[in-house]
Amino acid sequence: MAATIKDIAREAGVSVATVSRALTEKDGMSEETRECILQIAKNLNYYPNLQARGLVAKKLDVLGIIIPRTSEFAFSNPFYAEILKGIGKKAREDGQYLLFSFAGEDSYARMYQHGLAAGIIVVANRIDDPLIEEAWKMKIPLVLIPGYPQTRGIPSVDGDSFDGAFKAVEYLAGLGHRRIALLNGPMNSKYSIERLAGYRKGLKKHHLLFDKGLILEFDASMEGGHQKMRKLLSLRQVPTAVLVINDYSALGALRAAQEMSFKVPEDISIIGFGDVPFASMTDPPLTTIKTPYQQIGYESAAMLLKVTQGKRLAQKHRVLPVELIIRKSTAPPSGRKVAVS
Amino acid sequence: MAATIKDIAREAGVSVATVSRALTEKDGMSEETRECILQIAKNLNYYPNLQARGLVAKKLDVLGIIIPRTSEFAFSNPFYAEILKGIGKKAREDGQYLLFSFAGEDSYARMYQHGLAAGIIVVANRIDDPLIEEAWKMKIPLVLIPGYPQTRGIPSVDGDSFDGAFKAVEYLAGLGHRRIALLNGPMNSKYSIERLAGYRKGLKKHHLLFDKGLILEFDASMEGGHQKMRKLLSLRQVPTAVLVINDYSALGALRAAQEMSFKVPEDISIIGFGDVPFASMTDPPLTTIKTPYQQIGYESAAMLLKVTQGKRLAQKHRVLPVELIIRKSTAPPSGRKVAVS
DNA sequence: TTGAAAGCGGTACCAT
DNA sequence: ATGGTACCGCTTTCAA
Repeated sequence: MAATIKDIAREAGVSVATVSRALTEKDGMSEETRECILQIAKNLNYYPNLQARGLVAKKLDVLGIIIPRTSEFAFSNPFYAEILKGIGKKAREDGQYLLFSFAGEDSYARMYQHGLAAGIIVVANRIDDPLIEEAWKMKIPLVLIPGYPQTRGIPSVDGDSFDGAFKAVEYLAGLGHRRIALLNGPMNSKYSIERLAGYRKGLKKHHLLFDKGLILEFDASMEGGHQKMRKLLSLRQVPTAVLVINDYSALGALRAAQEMSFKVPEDISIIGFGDVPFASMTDPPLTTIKTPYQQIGYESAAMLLKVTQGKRLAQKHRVLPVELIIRKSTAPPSGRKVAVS
Repeated sequence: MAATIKDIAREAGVSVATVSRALTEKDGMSEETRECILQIAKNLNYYPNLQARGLVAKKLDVLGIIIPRTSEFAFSNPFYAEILKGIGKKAREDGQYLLFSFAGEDSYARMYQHGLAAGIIVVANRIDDPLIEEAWKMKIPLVLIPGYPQTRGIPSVDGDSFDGAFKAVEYLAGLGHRRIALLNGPMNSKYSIERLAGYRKGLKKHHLLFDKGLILEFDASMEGGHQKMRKLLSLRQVPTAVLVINDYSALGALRAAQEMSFKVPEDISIIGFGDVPFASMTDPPLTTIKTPYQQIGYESAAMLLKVTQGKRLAQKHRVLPVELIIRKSTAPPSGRKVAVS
C-alpha cells in the first residue's frame, strides 16, 4: 500500500542504500541524486516506516507516558491535564509522538520492552511503587513526576510542595488564623509528605499548635474533598482555615462548606494547590499555591529527550518554585463561631 | 538488552519458529514444549517487540488519536477529556496503547504511514478538513468524532446536537422565554451547524422570531464565551435566555453575566452543552444538554478496533441520544428589564 | 510436531 | 558516490 524505500529506489533507478542515505540526510553523496530521490519520495507520498527504522536504528520518535490510574481518573483531575499540556508542547516542538498507557499494566517496563517508546515519563505520586524500581533497574530511560521525596537516582521534576504548604500557612497565620486544617492526600504520596512537612514548619514558625485532629487524609478526589470538608466542619472546634491538597479537591471542599451554610471566606478560609485554570472561576475565586504544572510537564519531556539521546542531564532533579495566588477564598478569621447546619 | 525470541530459543533448545508458535498461541504443537517455552519467557521477563511483530504481521495494538489542536487547547476543554476517558477505557479493556498527535501535523495519514498505529480516531469538528479526505482515500482505518453533518463514507460517532439544541429551546420556550440567544461555535463545525438547525426548529415550533442579532459566533473557548456574553448583554434588547455551544464556554458566559450584575437565572437563563463534570459545581449549577462524551469515545475506539480487525461495522454512523439536565441556571423570564452595568 | 529460511522496511558496513 | 548485503526481532510458509 504505502510507498516504501524500494519503490523509490526502483523509480529512481538507484539502490535502496542510496535512498536510505538521501532520506537520512547523510553526506557523501551528490546533491543531484539526493534532490532527485527526495523529489520522488515526495511524489510517492512516502513516509518512513518508523517501526522498521526503530528496529534497526534503535531510535524512535515516541515518548511514553504512563499514568498508573484509570483514564477516567486521570482525565478528571485538571492536574494531569496541565502536565499533559506541557509534555504535549515539548513533544510537538521536537516532533515526538506521545504514547499513553493507563492503569492496568503489570509493568512499566513493558511499554519500552515492546519497543514502542524511546523512553518513559511516569506521572505517579506513590513513593512505594515497585514497578518504577523495576524499570529503572532495566536501564529504561525514565523521568518521574514528581519523583521521590528523598532523591534517588531517577531523574525527576516537581514543584516545591514543601515551600508551597509553608507559604500557605505563613499567609494564613499572618491573617490571624490559629486553627488551620490540612486536607491531605494519602501519605504514600510525595505531595502529601512534603506538604505536611511544610505545613508543620509553618505552624512551628508561628508558634501554632500542631493538632492531629485537624489533618484528614483522603484520596485527593473532588468527592473526597467534599466529604472530608463536611467532616472537618462537623468538628466540635471548627478550624478557621483549611489547606486542601489540590484545587480540584478544594472545589469539592468549597461546595461542602457552602452546603453547610459556612460562608467562604468569612467563616472559613480555603487554600488550594495548583492554580489550575478553573481556580479563578469558582465562587469565590480560589486562593491557591500556583504550581507550574505545564512547565513541569515540559521539562520532563525535555529531560527525557536528553536522556534518550545519551546526553547528560545538567540537573537530575528539578524543583520548580511555587507562588501564592491570593484570591477571594481567604480572609482574616471572623472570630464568630458558626453553628453547624 | 531485553530478552528476544532468540534468547528463549537458545535457552529452550528449540528453534525460533517454535518459540514464535508458542508465544502466539498457535496450535499444532505439544503442550509440553509450549509450557516449557512460556515458562522460560516468563523467567526471562520477555515481552515481544511489537515493532518487529507489527512489521511482519501488519498488526499493532496501538490506536492513534489525532486532535488537530494544540495540546494546550485540547487539555483545557473538558470536552476532550471526557472523550479521552471513554477511548482510554476501551483501550485498556482491549490491551491497546494510545498514540497521540496534536496540531502541527501536515497529514493525518502520516501517523499510520509511519507504521505506528493500526488505525486512527480523529477528534475534530471542522467539516472542511482536507486531511481527513486524504487519509480516507489512502484507505487508512479511520473513525471520526463527530464526523460530517451530511453522512459520508467515513465511520463516525456523535451525540445528537440537533436534538439537543431543539430540546433546549423547547424547554426555554416552555418557561416563557421569547428572546433566546445562541452563542454558537464557528460555522465550519458540525456542532455549530447542527445546533443552529435544532435551535431554528425549536424557534419555529414555538412561533418565535428568528433574530440574527441574537446569534453570535466564536471560537468555543471559555474566554470567547465570556467576551461574547458581554456583547450580548450590551445589546439594546437584551435576551432573556442564551444557549452556549459548550459547558466550558457557558462558564465564561456565566461569569460575564455576573460581572455585569445580571443575576442568573433571574435576569438571564443560561444553558450549556455537554454536562461535563464541573457543570454541577458552578454557581449556580448549570442547566445543560447532557451529551455522553465518554460513551462517544468508547464507541469510537470499539468501532476502530472492529475496522482494524477487518470486521464489518453494524452501524457506520452512530448518533447517541442527549438529555436535558435542569439545574439552577435557568428560570422563567422575570420580565424586568435590567440596566447594563 | 518441529526446523530452515524468506521477508517485513529499513540502516549501515564493506566493497567497488 | 554508489551498490550489495547482513541484520534488527518477529511471523509464516514449506519441508522434514
